[in-house]
Amino acid sequence: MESDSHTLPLLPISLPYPATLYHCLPFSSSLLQTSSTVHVSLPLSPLSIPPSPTSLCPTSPASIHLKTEPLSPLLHTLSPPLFLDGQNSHCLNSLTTSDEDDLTCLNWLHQRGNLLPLQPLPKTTPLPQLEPQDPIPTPHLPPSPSKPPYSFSSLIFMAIEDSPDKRLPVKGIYEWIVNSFPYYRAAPGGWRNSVRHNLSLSKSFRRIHRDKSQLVGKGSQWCVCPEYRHALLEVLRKARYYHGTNSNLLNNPALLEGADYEVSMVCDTVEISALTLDNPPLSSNPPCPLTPDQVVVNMEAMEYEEEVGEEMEKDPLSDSGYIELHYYQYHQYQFLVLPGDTELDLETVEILQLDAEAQEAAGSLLDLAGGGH
DNA sequence: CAAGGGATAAACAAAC
DNA sequence: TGTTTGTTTATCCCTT
Repeated sequence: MESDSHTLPLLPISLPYPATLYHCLPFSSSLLQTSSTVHVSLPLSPLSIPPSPTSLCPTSPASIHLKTEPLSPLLHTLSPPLFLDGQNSHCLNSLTTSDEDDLTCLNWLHQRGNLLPLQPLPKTTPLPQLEPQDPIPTPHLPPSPSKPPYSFSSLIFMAIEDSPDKRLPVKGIYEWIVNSFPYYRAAPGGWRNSVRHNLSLSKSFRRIHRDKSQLVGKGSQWCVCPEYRHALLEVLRKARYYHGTNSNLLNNPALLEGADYEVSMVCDTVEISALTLDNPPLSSNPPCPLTPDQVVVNMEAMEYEEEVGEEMEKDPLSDSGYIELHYYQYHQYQFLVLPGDTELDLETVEILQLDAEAQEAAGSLLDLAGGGH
């Protein structure tokens, strides 16, 4: 999960949103779908399918197709075929399943290192509607990143959920947090203790004993207990609501479908929160993809049944080809964060189901695409 | 005001 | 032996 120093492009646009996103959530789109995010799909032709997730990095000639609904009549006309680099053309409607799988692989998010902090654009493009006499905002990194508004449980949850196997060792959790929230890079080491404390104490997380033959390094891996995934999602959702998402943009019920996604393992009987009871998940729990020698360790010393071998169910949102765009506010300006560089073909952007303010913002985007590129 | 949750610190043991 | 990991306890603060 090392950074390859890709710089996330931030397009400075004047969004009328009052919302402030402290940090761009680094985990994959499957977790949340909230009002302050715009979901995009990256339909790529087979020719353009990157050989590795890294190729979905900002330099990829991927087309961006904002995928919300319903489509605004005004913007509906702005979906020309994509010819981005003069060589690879991309058809919006030629997705295959494998394409979607590739496109939903957001591992490049982990490799950009500097994606998450509220960092300035390496190159910023002022909005056309900015007053000429107005000084172009040159946002700069605050002296020190603010503490993320997420509890340690949420951080751990995000880290684990963002891992390919939905499990991480403690060290991996540390790394994810540090890479995702630079606040912890400079923070005193006590937070690591808190992470371990949370892992041990919280019923939401479970330790997986590794196969003896696979023991490399210290410690075990940790996963999210499916019974508590809904509750964790809910907490995360609330955190995002209270800390910067207040629009009614994408209140997509698909999120709940995503919340039904259970990962990694079958847990034994545990206390089920009210939130979980609202979404009883266990009857169709996919088995844990543990190896036969791996043992699920119950923190309460209960014995767990090993469920091995079947393919892990995929997150329906992951399969949808959605990824998230985020915006945040810095001073009086807000910035849209795109998973591509500023050379992204914004002409292909379709903004759907946005409220009036969002459509205004979308118009700014399109103006920007038309005027600045 | 009390209860609960979360953050933090610390001590300790076990594993590496 | 030092570091990392995992567990437990305690305390404080904030929110409800």
